[in-house]
Amino acid sequence: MTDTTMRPLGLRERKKLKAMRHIQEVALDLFDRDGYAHVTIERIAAEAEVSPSSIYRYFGTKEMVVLWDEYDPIMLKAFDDRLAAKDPIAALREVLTDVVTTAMFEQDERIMRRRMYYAMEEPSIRAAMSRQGDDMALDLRRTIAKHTGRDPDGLELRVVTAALISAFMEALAYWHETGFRDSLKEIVDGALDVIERGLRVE
Amino acid sequence: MTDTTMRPLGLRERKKLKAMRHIQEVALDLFDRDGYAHVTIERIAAEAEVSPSSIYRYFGTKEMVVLWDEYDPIMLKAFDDRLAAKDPIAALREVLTDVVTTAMFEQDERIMRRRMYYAMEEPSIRAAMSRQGDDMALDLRRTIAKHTGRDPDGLELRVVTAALISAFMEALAYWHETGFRDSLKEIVDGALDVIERGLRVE
DNA sequence: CGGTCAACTGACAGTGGCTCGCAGTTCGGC
DNA sequence: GCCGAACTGCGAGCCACTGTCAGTTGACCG
Repeated sequence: MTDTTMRPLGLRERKKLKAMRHIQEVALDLFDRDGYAHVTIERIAAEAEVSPSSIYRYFGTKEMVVLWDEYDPIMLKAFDDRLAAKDPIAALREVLTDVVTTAMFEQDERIMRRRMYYAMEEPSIRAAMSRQGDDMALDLRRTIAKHTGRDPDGLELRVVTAALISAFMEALAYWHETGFRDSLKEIVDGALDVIERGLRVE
Repeated sequence: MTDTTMRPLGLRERKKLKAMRHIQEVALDLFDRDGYAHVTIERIAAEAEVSPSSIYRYFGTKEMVVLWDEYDPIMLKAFDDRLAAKDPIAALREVLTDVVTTAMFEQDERIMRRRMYYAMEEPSIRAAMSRQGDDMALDLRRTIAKHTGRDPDGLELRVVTAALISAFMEALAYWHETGFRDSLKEIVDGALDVIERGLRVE
């Protein structure tokens, strides 16, 4: 489990965060210019004036340079907070709509959309995102289990959690595919409706 | 789209299939002995008495050496056939339970389980499987759209399809995690029940 | 405020997955 | 049998990623 405490953030951590944001933006510029596959980590490092080693230490993999953001732990905490008062689905709906659509965009929506492009179009990045989704699903299951006393590894909770997350992913994909026409909040709400009410395809 | 015709299979294709099965089995042996990460393609090639180039030509990536099998096109065709008479969910349930649990095991269940182990425990392989799932979801959506006249890229069909596939994946994960104790058919049936009836976690 | 230690950074060498082009071989149809 | 197409092995090369080590910098404590 990663550290989720909210202490004021020392100079070291602030520098690191600033560097990561800078590297990500530089990388996106290069990707837009030359295509994801044609840009090497070495080149990103040179352009961002850090060493390649640092990029790997910060992000771990090339895909995570695109996928990384600061919201996952925030979302999980927001979910945990709401679970005390609400049932899991209502809580997750709130987090996914309200929290995500506000927190995610308060910084820079344009960067968000550019990242989304690669997350959808570049197969290796999409795969990495699925993996992130798996991790998130595990955290979610554990959190729900903690609050309701259910078995975190039981079949039912597994299926429910996976369905909710994949619905969210499909909402993102749909949002991107339709050129960000509708508001993400409405799409996510619609997607959650579909699975919540059960499947009817007649 | 790949070729799904069922013509008798020439000598060339039979040789290739036999080689692929052989390489996969040799690779699984080496993985079991030394661990997935510690076995190089070069070593698999030497052990299986083919060139590394051939392995890449056959499987494309190292992960696909584990994931590859001959059933995906069969499943899709079985699904397409059933869709004429049944509604999509019933058809998919039949394919996933009957067809999969019989066709998948008629060849060699032990190999199936060994592959499952790596598909679940090795993160890179799990990621590749998610990607396969995405492809399958696209095919499924197109097939359903063809039979029902729905929009293959609409939000609702996207969510339904993704939920069904992720339920199947979770069933596989659960099956593996519980040591293959229960029959896969029953688990898959149970997982499909959960999403079909809609989500209730109270 | 100065010293100490832990954490971070950059440089470097190495591994191996994967690609590409080429020359030789083998199967399939006429 | 014979021709063209598909397949195979070989070799060179790219680059994502890892581990190590020496040097530096922020954090903490007296």
